[in-house]
Amino acid sequence: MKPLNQNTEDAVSAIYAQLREMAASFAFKPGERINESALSRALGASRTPLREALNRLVAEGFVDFHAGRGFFCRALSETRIQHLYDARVAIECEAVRQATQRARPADLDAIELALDQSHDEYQTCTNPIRLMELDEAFHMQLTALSENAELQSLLATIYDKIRFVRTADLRRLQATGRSTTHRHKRIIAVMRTGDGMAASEAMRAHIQDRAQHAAEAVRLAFADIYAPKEASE
Amino acid sequence: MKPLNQNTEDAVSAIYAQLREMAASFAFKPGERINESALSRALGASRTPLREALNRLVAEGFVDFHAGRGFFCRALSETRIQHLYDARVAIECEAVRQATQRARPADLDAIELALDQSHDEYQTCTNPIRLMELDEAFHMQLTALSENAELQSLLATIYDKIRFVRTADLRRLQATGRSTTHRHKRIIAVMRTGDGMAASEAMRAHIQDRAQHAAEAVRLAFADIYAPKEASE
DNA sequence: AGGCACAGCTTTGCATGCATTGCAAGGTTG
DNA sequence: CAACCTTGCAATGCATGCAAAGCTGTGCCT
Repeated sequence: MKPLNQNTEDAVSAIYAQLREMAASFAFKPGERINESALSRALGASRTPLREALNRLVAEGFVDFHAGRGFFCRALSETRIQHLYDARVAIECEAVRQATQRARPADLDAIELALDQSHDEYQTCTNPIRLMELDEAFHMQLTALSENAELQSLLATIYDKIRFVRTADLRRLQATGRSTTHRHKRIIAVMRTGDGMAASEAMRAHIQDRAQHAAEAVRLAFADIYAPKEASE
Repeated sequence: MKPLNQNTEDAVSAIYAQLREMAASFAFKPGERINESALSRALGASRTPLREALNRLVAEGFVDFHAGRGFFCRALSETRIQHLYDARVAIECEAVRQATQRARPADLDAIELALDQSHDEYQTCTNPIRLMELDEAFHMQLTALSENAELQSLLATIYDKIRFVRTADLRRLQATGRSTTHRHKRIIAVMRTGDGMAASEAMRAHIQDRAQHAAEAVRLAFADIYAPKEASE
């Protein structure tokens, strides 16, 4: 059995990956119309594969599509951010509950080791993007222990949507000299007791704590960088 | 002010809606390759809008795309069904928790009334599709009380994916002469106490009870209707 | 007999083009 | 002067066509 040409990525998938990264890093202004011709030129492809990729983003909620008018970057209202954080709570709490039942001590050791190893970098890191990657890695690793591909992919999509917000939040958190490492270690500790419910509640408290701050961070960040016309939707 | 042409649905959205319905009702055999030319002819459109719609389904996980080989109906392994049910638990439990806090008594009255009104139809209905619609309506109404659009859309996608399985399950449930109405009413009753945690646990128990039976139902249904080549993925 | 290679046919991948529609600027009228 | 209509441009919507890649069936070789 040959590996086929899995390596020869097709244009649509390549464009999709680029667009998703652009969307996650807010290369498009919220509410802004996306010009297909210009974007296809910028990406070195034609409009057909670009539109196919954009339709994937529509299904994922990164982009809105209005018949006859085209594609628009989806605005992130404060309400929607709250909804996304609640969805995140739903998925991560269930994932950690499952993970508590499934995970072997060695799995938890591995995650805790990763936390310890990144702790120094966490303290000294000045790049908020990297900060966010470290934080996100913990949550994704933990969710992976649930061994549920659906939960993992749902969570990955949510993280892509709130990444901008979380970056702003973590930047402010670090500015206060604190880190999330010890909070993460506490969650692992609860998981070791084998009480899935308690672990789930610990995760809930952790995320909702950040949601509070994120709501404030986004207000500042939005004012700073963009002027999102409060989408009437 | 004209209504614009919001009513004039564009071809891509129309095709997408049809495809999603076809996918939910398993008009494509699991693992089967989707022939673009034939399908576009059948739908009365050309391949371009069809491919755009298919790319939305790719993002939602209904369809797999392999570069150079085309689109394939995604197979539903037993493992994946379990994962989807767990994802459903995650979302519905959080939604019911939020709903318990938000919902006014009148909201719960409305849902309970709908349950009572459909109870007779539930008992006498012989169409499993209709049976499933009634059951699904309750869960979606309840989730809507969370007032979280993200949770609602995630749940709708999951329901579309497991609809076939649930239809088989509910058919068998009804054959035993029982219904889910009283289970649903019990969940509402717990919500009235205002204890979100308890309501969440009641919902969890309800779904996981059905998940047990669904796993068995799918084994039978798969054997009956399709011969899904256990996708090596 | 089994497997490999090649040829042809089918299907996908994507660029292009044209019709249609939205959008905006300028002109006209009350 | 403001509101409405008109007209031109630009961008979308989608069908089509061609090149490239996959699939299949046949015949040859081992």
